[in-house]
Amino acid sequence: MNDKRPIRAKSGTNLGGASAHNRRIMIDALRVNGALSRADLARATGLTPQTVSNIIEELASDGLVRSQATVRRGRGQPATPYQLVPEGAFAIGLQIDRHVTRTVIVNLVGEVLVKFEAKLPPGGPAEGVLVILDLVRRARAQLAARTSDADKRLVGLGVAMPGPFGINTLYDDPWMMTAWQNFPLIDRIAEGTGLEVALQNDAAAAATAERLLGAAHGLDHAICIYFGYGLGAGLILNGELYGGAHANAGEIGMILALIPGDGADVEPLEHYASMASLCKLLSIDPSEPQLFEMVSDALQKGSPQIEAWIADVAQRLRRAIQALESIFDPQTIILCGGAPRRLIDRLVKEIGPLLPSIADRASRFPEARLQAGLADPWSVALGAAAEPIARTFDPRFSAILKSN
Amino acid sequence: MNDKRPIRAKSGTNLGGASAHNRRIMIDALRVNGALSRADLARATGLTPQTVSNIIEELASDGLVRSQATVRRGRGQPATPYQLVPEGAFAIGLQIDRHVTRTVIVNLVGEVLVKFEAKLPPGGPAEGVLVILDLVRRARAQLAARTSDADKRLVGLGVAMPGPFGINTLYDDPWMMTAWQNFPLIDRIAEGTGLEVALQNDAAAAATAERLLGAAHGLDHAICIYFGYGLGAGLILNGELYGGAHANAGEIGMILALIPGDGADVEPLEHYASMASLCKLLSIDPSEPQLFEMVSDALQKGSPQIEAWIADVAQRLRRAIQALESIFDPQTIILCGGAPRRLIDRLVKEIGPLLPSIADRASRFPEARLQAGLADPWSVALGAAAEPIARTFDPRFSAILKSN
DNA sequence: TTTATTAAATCAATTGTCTTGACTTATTAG
DNA sequence: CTAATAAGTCAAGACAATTGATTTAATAAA
Repeated sequence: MNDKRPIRAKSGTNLGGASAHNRRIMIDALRVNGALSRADLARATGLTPQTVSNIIEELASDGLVRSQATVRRGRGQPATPYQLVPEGAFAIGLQIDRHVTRTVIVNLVGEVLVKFEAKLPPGGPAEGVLVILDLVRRARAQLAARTSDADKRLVGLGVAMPGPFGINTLYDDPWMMTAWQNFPLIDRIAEGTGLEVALQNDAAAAATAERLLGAAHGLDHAICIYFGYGLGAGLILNGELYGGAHANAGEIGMILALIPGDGADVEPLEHYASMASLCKLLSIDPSEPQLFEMVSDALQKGSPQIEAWIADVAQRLRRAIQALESIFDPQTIILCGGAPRRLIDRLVKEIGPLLPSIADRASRFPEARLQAGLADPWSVALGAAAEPIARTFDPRFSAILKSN
Repeated sequence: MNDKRPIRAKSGTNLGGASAHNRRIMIDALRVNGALSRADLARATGLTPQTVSNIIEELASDGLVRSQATVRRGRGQPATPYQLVPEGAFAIGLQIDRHVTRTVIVNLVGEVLVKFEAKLPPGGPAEGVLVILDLVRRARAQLAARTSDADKRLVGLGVAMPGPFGINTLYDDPWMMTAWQNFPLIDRIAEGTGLEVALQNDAAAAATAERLLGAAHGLDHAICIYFGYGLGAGLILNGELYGGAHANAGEIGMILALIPGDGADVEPLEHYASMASLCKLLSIDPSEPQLFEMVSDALQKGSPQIEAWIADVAQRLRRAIQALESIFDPQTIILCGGAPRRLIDRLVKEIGPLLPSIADRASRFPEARLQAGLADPWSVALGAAAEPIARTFDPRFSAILKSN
C-alpha cells in the first residue's frame, strides 16, 4: 500500500458545498438574465420554490439581492422580481504592465467606481510594489469616501500582468518581465492590503472582463484573443476560465510562425501581431501616455507602411483564428485588447472573410464567428477586478468541493 | 421580465448530487491509486471516516469494490484495503471507421474481454447499421457466456467515429464520412441494443482510453494527438474530456498549413500527417486487413520516400506540439494512434528535440513533454468503451447537478 | 510482561439543507 | 361572481454528512 507515495484523490463534498453552489447559481442566473422572480429561478435551476425562497431570503439579508416592484403576468399572483444589488460587493483590480500600473474598483455588477494610474519606477519590483500599494490605498480611500461600509464588502484583489509565469526565460528580451515574475508580488500585496490576492495573465483578465460584461456575457465556450502590448488568449471553457496545468494556458503569442512563405520564421507570433510591433513600426515609445491617441491618429491618417502591417497581422490572425476554431470549437472568438478601438475594429474588418473551419456551420448561434470586444487601456485592470467577483460568486466545480 | 426569452441558468444541486459525487471520487481514487483503506480514503478526499465507511459499504454491496487482506502498517489497527472489482461493471465500445467496424467489451478497470471486427458493406449506413447491431449482439452473447450476470451490469455503449459532426462539409472528399454523419445512428443503435449510447470522435475516444489506462492515467491536463487514418486531438482539461460547444473540439487535422516554406499551402494538416497520407505514398489500400503489418514492414525496410515523409510529418507535428503547448499549458502531450507501434515510436523520436515553449520549464513534472501512447488498431474501440465507464463513474461537475 | 500510544473503524446522536404536500394570496378568464 | 392559474409560504419529513465517544488491534516503551 501507499506508505510513501502521496495519495491522489479529488475532494469530496457535503451539504455545505451543495448550498454554496446553489447560492452561486442564483447570483449567476440574475447576472445573465437580469431580474427574475423566485418562481422563475426555481424553474430555471431545477430547485424547489421553497429552496429558492430560502436562498433568496438569505442573499437579501446579506445585501446581495433586492426585490423590485411586483409585475403582473396574466393570471395568478404577481411575481416579485429580484435583482443583484450593485453595491453588494466590491473588488479591486490591478494591472501591472511594462511601464505603467493601473487600479480600478468595481462593484458586483462590474461597474467601475474608482480608477487610478501611475508610472512604474525604473527601479524594478522592489520599488514598484510601494507605488502599487500606495495606489491601492488611495483607491480604497476614495471608495470609502463614496460608500462608508464598502471596504468591508471587498471580496478580493486581482492582479493581472503579462505572462508566462514560472518559465525558464525563453527569449531574454524586453518582451518579458522577468524581474517582476521572480518577485514575491502576491505575498507582498496580500500582506500590504490584508486582502485575498490572485494572479492571472493579462489575456485571462481581459477574458474575465469580456465574460462579466462584454461580448462573452453568458457564453460558456469563448476564446478571447487579447491584442495588447503582447498577444495572448483567454480561454472560457465550460463557463470557466481555463488556466492549464501552470496557469499559463492561452499564450498564443508564443506560437511560432503560423504563416507560410518565410522559411526561416522562428519568431513568436507576438513579435508580429502586437501593439509592441506597431509601436516599433511607428517609432512610438510604448510608455508614452498618449499612446492610444497617437496610434489611433496614425491609423486614421494611414500610410503604405501601416496598411502593409495591418494586412500582415490580419493574415496571421486569420490563420490563428482558424486554428483556434479547429482546436476549441467555441461559440465565438472575440478580439479584444489593450489597443485603440479603431485598431481592433479595423483588424476585425481586415481579418474577414474568415478561412473555412468547423465553425462554419449552417445553424450558427446568434454569435458571429469573430467579433470585436472591449478595447480600452483599462480593460485588463477591469478584468483583474472581475476575477475576485467571479471567484466568489460564479458557479464552479471547485466551489462545491470541500476546502482542502 | 422574461416572458418570451428562455431563462438561462445553471442547474442546482442537493443531497443526492453530493452523495453521487462522493461515490464517484471513491471509485476514482481507487482507480488512480490502487487499493486504499477507508482511512486512506477519508484523508485523501477530506470526508470523515464515518462517511467513507458508509459509502464503501454501499459500493461493496453494489459489487463495485471489495476488501483485500488486512495489512499492518506499524502501530494501530491494521488497515483493510479496498480495490475495484473488475467485473463490477462492463461497457461496450464501437468504432466505426471508413472501411471497418470494431466492437469491444471492457470491464470496470478497462480490461478488454471481447473483441469483434467486421468489414463495413459499401451500401452505406442503412446497411452498415445492421452489421453493427449484429456485431454487438455477438459480443454480448460471448460476454454472457463468460459471466452469466454481466449483461445486467452493462452501463452503456460508446460509439466513436471520425468527426467533425454537424458541419457543412468543408471538403467534399473521401476523407469525410458524410453519409454516416447524417444518419440517425445513435437512435438506431440505442433502439437496437436497449443501451444508453453516446457518440464521440475517434480522437476523443483515444484520449479516453489513454486516461483510463494509458499514459494519461491520473493526469488532469493532457493533450492526446491521435494519429490514425485522420489526425485529431483529445483534450483532457481539468480531468475531463473537453468537447467544445458542439463536440468537435480537437479537430487539429483541420488546421491549415502550420509549416513555413510553401506559400500556397491551404490544405488541412491531416492531408500531410495521417495514415491516409502514408497509405497514398506507399500505394496501400487503407481497407487492407494487413495494413498495420504492411506499414510496419515498409518502415523497417525504409526508403528515401518514407524518410522524407517522416521528416515532413515530424516537422509539422513539432510545430503543432509547440502550438498546443502554448495554448493549453498541459502536463504532457501524448502521441497515440490507430497506427503501428513502430510508426508512433519513430515519429516521437523524429519529432525531438522539441521547439522551445512554455512547457520547457526547469521543474518539470515526472512526465516528459511528449510521450508515445497506445498504438493499436483497437485503441479507439477501447476508448469508445471507456466513455460509458467514465460517464458513469468518474467525478465531474455535471454529475453533481440535478438532472434537468 | 505490562502499560501507553497510535491508528482503523464503528456506533449513536446531531446537524443542516433540500423536499414534500398542504395552504394562502393575488390576479385574470369566462 | 366563480373557476382557474400562478406565486409564494408553512410545517413536517427525509437524507447524507458530521460529531464525539467507543471498540479493536497493532507497536513502542516502561
